[in-house]
Amino acid sequence: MRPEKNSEESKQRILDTAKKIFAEKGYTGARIDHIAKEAKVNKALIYYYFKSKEAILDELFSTFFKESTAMLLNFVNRGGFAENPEENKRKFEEEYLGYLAANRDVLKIIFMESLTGNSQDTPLFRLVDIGGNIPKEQQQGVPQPDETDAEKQELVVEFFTGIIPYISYLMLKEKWCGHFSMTEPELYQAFGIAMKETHEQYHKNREGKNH
Amino acid sequence: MRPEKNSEESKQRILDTAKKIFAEKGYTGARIDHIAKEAKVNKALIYYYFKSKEAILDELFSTFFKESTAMLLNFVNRGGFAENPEENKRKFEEEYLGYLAANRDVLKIIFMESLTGNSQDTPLFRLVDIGGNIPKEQQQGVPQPDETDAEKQELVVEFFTGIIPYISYLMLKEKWCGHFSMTEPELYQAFGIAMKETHEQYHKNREGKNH
Amino acid sequence: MRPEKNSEESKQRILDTAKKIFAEKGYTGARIDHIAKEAKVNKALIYYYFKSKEAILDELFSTFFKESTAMLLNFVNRGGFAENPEENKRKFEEEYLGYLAANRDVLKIIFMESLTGNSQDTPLFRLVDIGGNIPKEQQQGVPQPDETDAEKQELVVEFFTGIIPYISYLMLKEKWCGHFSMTEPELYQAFGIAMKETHEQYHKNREGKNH
Amino acid sequence: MRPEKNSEESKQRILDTAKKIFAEKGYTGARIDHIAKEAKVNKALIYYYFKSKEAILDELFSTFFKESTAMLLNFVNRGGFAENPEENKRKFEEEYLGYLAANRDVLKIIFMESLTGNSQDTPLFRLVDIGGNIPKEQQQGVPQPDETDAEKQELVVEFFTGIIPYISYLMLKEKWCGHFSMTEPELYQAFGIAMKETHEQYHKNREGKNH
DNA sequence: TATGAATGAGTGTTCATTCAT
DNA sequence: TATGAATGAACACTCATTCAT
Repeated sequence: MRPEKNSEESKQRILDTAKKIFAEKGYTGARIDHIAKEAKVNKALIYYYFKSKEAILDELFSTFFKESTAMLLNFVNRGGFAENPEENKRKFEEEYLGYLAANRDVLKIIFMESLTGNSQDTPLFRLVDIGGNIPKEQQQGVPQPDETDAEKQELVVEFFTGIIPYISYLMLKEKWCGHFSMTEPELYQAFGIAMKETHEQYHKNREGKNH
Repeated sequence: MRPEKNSEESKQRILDTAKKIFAEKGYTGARIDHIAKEAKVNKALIYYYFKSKEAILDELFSTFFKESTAMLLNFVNRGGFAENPEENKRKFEEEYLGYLAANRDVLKIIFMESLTGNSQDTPLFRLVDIGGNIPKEQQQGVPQPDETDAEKQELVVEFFTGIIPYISYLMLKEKWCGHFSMTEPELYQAFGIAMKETHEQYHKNREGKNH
Repeated sequence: MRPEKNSEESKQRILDTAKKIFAEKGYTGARIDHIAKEAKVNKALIYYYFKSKEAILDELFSTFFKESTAMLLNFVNRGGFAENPEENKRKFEEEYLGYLAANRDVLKIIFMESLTGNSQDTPLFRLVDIGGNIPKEQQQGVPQPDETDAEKQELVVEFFTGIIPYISYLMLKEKWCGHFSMTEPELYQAFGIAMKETHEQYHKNREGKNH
Repeated sequence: MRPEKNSEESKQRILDTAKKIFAEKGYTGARIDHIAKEAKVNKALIYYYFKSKEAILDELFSTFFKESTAMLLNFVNRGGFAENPEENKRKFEEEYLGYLAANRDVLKIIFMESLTGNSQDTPLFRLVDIGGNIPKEQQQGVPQPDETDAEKQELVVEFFTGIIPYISYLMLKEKWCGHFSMTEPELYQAFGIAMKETHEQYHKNREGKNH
């Protein structure tokens, strides 16, 4: 078996290239021709693997959300924050935020698609359940319809002052550094401080109150 | 006899409709036909007023930034924070944030265009100079190349934990309310609390240190 | 007003060319590019006038059926067969069969589309009501659901031994003449005799019985 | 071990499926993918057995005409109408019309292909020699160039008022019954009467004259 | 100012066909 | 015999833009 032209490899190359180009130009702005060329496959081959342009997007999204959920579930099953919460939380965040960082292109696409009226749902909100309030007790990924006001408040804080800034940071860091003459490590540090002095402050205050 | 029809009015209607549709579908996703139809003008008339699709976008942006800047300059000229800073700051924020809220469609377009690689510059960053750190001494809108680290840090905080959450709130509020069963006033209040307990906390702490 | 590039003219040219090419290649086999080229219009112009390829077909059909029906109605209103039936019938047939002959391309398309499973309905059958049994008293174009067996029998005779042979003759005459070394007038005469000795015989016998 | 699979069976399945789908959608409208799927064979296997899409059509046609001719020749060899003509004729017609009925799909394809300008020849006319005037003396399938006018007239009658109605009946019977609320046996009987009172009338009259 | 008509260059998608195994 | 992967050439349809009036 020569590793020359492999089936799954082609499909993956299409998926990877599409991810990159969707992130660069937006879903609407991305061109199948361009994806084919950059992935070094025949344009028709894309339609051999995917029903349509949108089907590529769907697969990108579903893979991302599947992995995200799996990651979280795996963590919860490993014990969650039951014991050694401090340590575990840092470990999880490291893992999860790292995963998000590695998937900034998908996040960018998700963000853009959430802004346009094209998609019915707002895929961005699906992140709330995963990254937002970490499970107290094995909560479902689906938004509880009967959440208390306090829980709603927490969702809002988590999303708008935690998730959104982080994703924005991931999406814009290169452009920021180019524009404001900073190196990526510098920005990384500055952003870390920013979060510590704003969003994390909120968590600390909450903990204080709860004790 | 007057020149037949409503000359300037047509142009404005085109601009308004384009703004709305660009915000809905994204610049790439928006169609000139669609804009013409919704603005109730002939498609060719759009090309009488604007050189190209991109020229509409440009005018939208430049108008927005001109107004933003004018607003700020006007405020500075009125005395800025020199006296009665507390009061003045609230007044300014009220005004300025109100202006942003009224222009959420343009903000949405700016945000989207800042994410795609299409535009050379990142129009979103131009907001930093206006809304971020209010002028110490009549600073230019252009990023100072020799800003100190402390200033850079402040920019980062202001942008990622102040501007970005606010704009995101403006862009997503309807979808959020639809998805999480909240009313807009509820979300407005929750978001206000969120900002108070995170971003504003940072300002309070800074003030404390500076005294 | 120069007669150069006229709106309605272009549309008509598209329609005429499409009719010709649909008849030659079949609806599926016809190519929009080909139609555009032969009609000497830009391909996009076709979509300026017609929503889709199918819309062209629809207009072709509806025009034909509208005209057919109008012709019949007009004839009925002019007195039908009330007086001087012999004479009137010949006049009508001359007119109507002439109209069909002039529209052999549409008939060909109708026939082909009636054979493929593509179209839900069978446009060919719509001819039955018009050309088949000529109105006794202002009958509706729609097939009566409660027709007697005798009427059904008549429909069958009219369609399969009257309409079908005539349409087939119209559709195949050139090919027949080329293949069997006949001139068109020769075939015309032979076909006339054929109909006289078969289909018309039936009518004569019926008349005889009814008296 | 046998050569793996059902070799000839696959080919036949392809042929049968192609016949069905060509008849349903027309040759141009039929898709190789569709045929492959419905025949439950790999698309490439079709190209193992057939040089091209058209080659399938060719095989379908040539098989049909070979069988038709064989049937006729066989009949002639068995004595033709020499003795007991009445009886023999009925037997032959029963057999032959039955064969046509069993091959209505091929007939449909032949009809459609005869209408489009795609095929050079008009396969439909090849039926004339077989089903039309039964051989006086072992005539060739090719049209005699020096046929008398009387013979030409007979061909015309036979084709346009005999073959065409019968084939049309075969092609349209389901649709007719669906549209005009008749059962197939009802239509069968009505069509039989129609032919008796038109086409067969012609033969009777001819016989009368010849005696 | 305003418009109906027209167009070149795409744009996602499909098709018959071939290749490598 | 059989197949999954791959491809060039269409294919219907769209888009921003221009022209003539």
